[in-house]
Amino acid sequence: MRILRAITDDYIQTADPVGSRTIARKYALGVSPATIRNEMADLEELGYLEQPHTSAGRIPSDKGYRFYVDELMDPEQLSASDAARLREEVVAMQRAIEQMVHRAARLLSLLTQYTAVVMAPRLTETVVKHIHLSILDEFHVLVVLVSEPGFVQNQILQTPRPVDAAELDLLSRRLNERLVGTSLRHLTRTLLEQLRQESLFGAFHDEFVDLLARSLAQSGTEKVYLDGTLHLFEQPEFRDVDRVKLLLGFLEQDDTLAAILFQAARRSGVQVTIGHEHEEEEMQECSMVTATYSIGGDVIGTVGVVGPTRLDYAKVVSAVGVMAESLSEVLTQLSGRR
Amino acid sequence: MRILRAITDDYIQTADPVGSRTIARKYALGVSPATIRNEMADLEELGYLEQPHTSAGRIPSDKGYRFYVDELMDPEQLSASDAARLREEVVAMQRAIEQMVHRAARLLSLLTQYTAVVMAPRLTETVVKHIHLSILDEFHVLVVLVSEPGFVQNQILQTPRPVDAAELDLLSRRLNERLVGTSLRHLTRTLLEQLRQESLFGAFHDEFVDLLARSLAQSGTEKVYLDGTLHLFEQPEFRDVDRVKLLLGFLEQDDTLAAILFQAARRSGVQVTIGHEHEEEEMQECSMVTATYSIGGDVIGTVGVVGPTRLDYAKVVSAVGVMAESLSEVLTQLSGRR
DNA sequence: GTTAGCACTCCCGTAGCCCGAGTGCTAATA
DNA sequence: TATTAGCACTCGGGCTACGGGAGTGCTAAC
Repeated sequence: MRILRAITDDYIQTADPVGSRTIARKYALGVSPATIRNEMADLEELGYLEQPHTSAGRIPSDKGYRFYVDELMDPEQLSASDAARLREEVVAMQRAIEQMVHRAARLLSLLTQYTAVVMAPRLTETVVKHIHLSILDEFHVLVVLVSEPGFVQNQILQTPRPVDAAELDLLSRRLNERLVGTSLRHLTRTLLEQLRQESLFGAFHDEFVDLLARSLAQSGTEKVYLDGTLHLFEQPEFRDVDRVKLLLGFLEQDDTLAAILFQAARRSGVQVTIGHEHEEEEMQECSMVTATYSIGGDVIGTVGVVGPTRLDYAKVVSAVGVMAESLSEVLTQLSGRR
Repeated sequence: MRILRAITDDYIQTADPVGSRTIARKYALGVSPATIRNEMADLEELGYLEQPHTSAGRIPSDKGYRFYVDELMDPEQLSASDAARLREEVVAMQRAIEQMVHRAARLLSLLTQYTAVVMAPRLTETVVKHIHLSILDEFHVLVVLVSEPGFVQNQILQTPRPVDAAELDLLSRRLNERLVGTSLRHLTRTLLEQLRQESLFGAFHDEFVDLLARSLAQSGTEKVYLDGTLHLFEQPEFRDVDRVKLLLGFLEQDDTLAAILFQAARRSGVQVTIGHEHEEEEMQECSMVTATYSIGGDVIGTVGVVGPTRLDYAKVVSAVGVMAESLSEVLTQLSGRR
């Protein structure tokens, strides 16, 4: 195990297949290269190591990395000062909440020197605070929706017939009266009921409320942000343009990436997915470290880091963990729930 | 001139230095390779062509491209159907105005097969329609600002002392009463005057309005979106990872890119900047095609395309032009000015 | 002014070669 | 029995040499 740890540590640092002599020299294990060679042969047979070719050094296999992550690595490599700095920066991000996810991604990629991935909050579960309806022209209404910790969504509705300003105003007031404390998901249902029960303004009202309800129901689509894609290029395993292209092309498909992050978010805590543990072929040369962030215990999004399987797991696991915690803290506090 | 045009066209298509025989065979100029060779030698002496090395074909120099763009190219290469499709898609983007710039970038990169760049609207000049102030917790106020064609900005203010809900409400109402038809820039001034003249609620009011004014004044920072960065990799001139890294790193610095786009926006119409015409070293292997979009004549942003100097200028110039026009049309219409 | 012919140049891809790092095995040692 | 030293063997990467091909520029003829 000490040898496996040494090999993994060294390979993570250098990206060169590591040989017995190197280990013997750099890591004071108290045994000779020959012994290490014997052990390495055993480790390979057990599936923890691989040899790119005969007479090259060994590199960890996915199984090797898995064991390293679960048992061997020293998980507290993020320095206290870095962690503190991260927390500070997250707290300082409060100026505009939508930008928080952007900034979180940027910060994470800066800190880890890998590509960062963030899934923006799913707003269907958050509590709606305020709805503002505003006329653009006679066939377009702007809907601005403010949900609990201060998220702002907006969209334009195309109305079937000219909008009456007074009616819209009245509708807006009624909506705001009722929505206090309900989730967006719940709101769309309430709206529909309202429509049936109190059809106050005739046909226009009906149609418009219906439109609004449908529009709001759709608005919960996941948004994903990438940052630090450049760091991919710094990895020797991505010296090949075609490989980067394949991976980046995959990561930039928002929906598939969202699906992956969504799946990773099913278990709480920091999650590590290594190489072929990914179902998607494009990701099988990569590892991903993710963690969920939440408001008062309700999971609302995911942050993560993507890199080669030769990832600095210790550092990244720590950084991602701290980031998710900090985000959760700030959001929870801002939302007033403690 | 016919020879220069043929060489440029061919090089744009194939990315291979083009020789006299190729021209003679593929383009029916009615002259033999030998004649073409003589002319090519002259064109090189005049600075329109370059030779990567003796016994390679010729490629256009920056000066050659410039002449091609200004005099030779056939500017109407975007098919009528493509142009129509682009217009349609822009019109269909009206659902959420902030996403328009994103989508515009995506659409442009899809259509041209190059990397697209979009600078989001500068909102300081647009007319403010509505301000909404909302309490998050006792020290945080959410400000949502809706400006003319339906742009929504929001930010969180950290107040120096606990916020009083009634005061905030009153302030909000007063603000909304006054802001009709004023630009954001004008609004910040009006606010400050208001502060001086009618200090109604004592110290809190003063401080808060001041904070709000300063915050709004800052909010006009440029936002830039990239899309289709992957297309860079498809260009043979960017087979080299280091080169891509350099360029992408440069493009992803929002502020410098914004500065370039800003500068390009100083002249109206479609603007072409070729290779060393750029001041920035990182861009000197690239060309950029930009155009401004506007609301009722007021320029509010820039769209553009970035690629190697071997750019399909005819197609890109046309696409960028149509895109800028379509955006302007839709935004102008939506804002009610005709 | 245009063209054919020809010698010359230079890049690029291929093949062959050497070197070095690393292994696995065997025999010796504690 | 575990560890170590020694040694033959392997294999990939980098270097060099080489030939082919595309293209040029020049000269002379039309």
